[in-house]
Amino acid sequence: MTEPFSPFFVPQDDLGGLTDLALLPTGETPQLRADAARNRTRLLEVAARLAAERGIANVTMEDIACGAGVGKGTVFRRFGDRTGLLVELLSHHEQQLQAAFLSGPPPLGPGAPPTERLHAFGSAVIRHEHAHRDFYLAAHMEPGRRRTSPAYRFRLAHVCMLLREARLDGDNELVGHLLLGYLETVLVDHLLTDRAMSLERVEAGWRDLVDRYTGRWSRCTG
Amino acid sequence: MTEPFSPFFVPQDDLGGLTDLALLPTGETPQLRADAARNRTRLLEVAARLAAERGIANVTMEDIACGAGVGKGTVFRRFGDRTGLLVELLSHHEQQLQAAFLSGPPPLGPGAPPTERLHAFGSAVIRHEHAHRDFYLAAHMEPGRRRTSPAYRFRLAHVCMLLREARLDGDNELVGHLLLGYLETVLVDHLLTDRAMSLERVEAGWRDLVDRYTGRWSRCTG
DNA sequence: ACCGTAAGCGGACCAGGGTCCGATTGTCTT
DNA sequence: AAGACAATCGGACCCTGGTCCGCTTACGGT
Repeated sequence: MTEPFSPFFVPQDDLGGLTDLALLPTGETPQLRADAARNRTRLLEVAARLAAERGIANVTMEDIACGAGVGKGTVFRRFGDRTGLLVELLSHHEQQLQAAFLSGPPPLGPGAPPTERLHAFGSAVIRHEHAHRDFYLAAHMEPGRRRTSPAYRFRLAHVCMLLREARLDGDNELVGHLLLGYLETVLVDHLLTDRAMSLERVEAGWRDLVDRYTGRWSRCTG
Repeated sequence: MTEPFSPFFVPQDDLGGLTDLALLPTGETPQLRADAARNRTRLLEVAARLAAERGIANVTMEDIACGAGVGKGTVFRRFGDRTGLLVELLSHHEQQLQAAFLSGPPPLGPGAPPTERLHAFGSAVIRHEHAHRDFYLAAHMEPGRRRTSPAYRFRLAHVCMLLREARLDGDNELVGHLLLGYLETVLVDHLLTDRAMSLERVEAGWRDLVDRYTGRWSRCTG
């Protein structure tokens, strides 16, 4: 983690049709003062270290402030609240995912047919979130904000784009939300952990879902 | 609300295949002492009243304890935590829903073909949760517990039963979770409120989803 | 009626997230 | 270099959910 803490990549165009989705915060990082920038970095470094040591659930905001040698007010000024801090901690990983979708090799990146890309998207998200599941679970505490976060919007725009490529008609925004709902960290974790399902089974469910929405199926009886 | 606070109805059999689902708390209500029962009722009444007056989000646990003339410890002893109290507050409404599915008139209740019942199920849940959405949103604060609550399990078992009636094969438990994911209060509320979709549109999405999973479609190309 | 016991009670106490505001410090202008 | 100004800092403070434990009380048995 040499330079892990840059802001999210967010799509600048609306990726087609979903115009409202484009009100994403543009560049962010509106010129922090030197000391503020230094503190920001220190705080994230300390947070990452403490999380690695004892698990993010056992790290309080005060721990982080204290470890970085600043006051608690500074932490909340910078990140808004705990969720905001966690989201920024995850941004590094999110960017890796986003890069893979945008410009990585097929079938995840461009070049493969859209259905293949959707299949790969699901597997990638499931595995990615499972690998960092304590972070994602901690960051999802407030369910209301999930769907307005840049990361969610990015995924939605991406899925909707692939859906548009793969099928002729249909309510793509609705279907996009539905698909992302299947990939929700809490759901996948529940299936894998509490219900003891295998990763393969959950991934098979995803492929089946994608197939049912991407024109490989047709109506046969009324 | 004369006698609103009885425990959830929970299915006693596993409704087929989902054996683990049957570890539902059986009868509950294990003989409270007279004073405890009285306090329990008073607490729920006070909570309901205060929630009606100022919205559940503006009612603290101490308000409730105080309004019922008991100590805070009593509240937590009885309900475990805030979520537990909210769940019991919702149990009255949940029971109405459950009764409608189990024994109400078709197409929601028995008698209609399973696909019709699934269609009706979605509309009923969407409208029901939307009508009480502040409660459901408040109760869903802790996303990890959602899927282990009796109410969720009941809905899952019901949906799985209808799926088994409607289709020959497939991973019904997975599909059940997927379907319920679409009905999630936070998602529906986001679509209706933040994304300004119409109820009809969200319901149409549900019917489409159900149709794609209940054998009215078949694979046409590999 | 009496008693032993387990259940219930209550309010002091704690922790951790989030707010506030006077003091401080970087930065820009002249 | 000095001054003005806004951004930042920090830690005391508040709120609320949740815990603890010594005291009280209902209730079944005799």
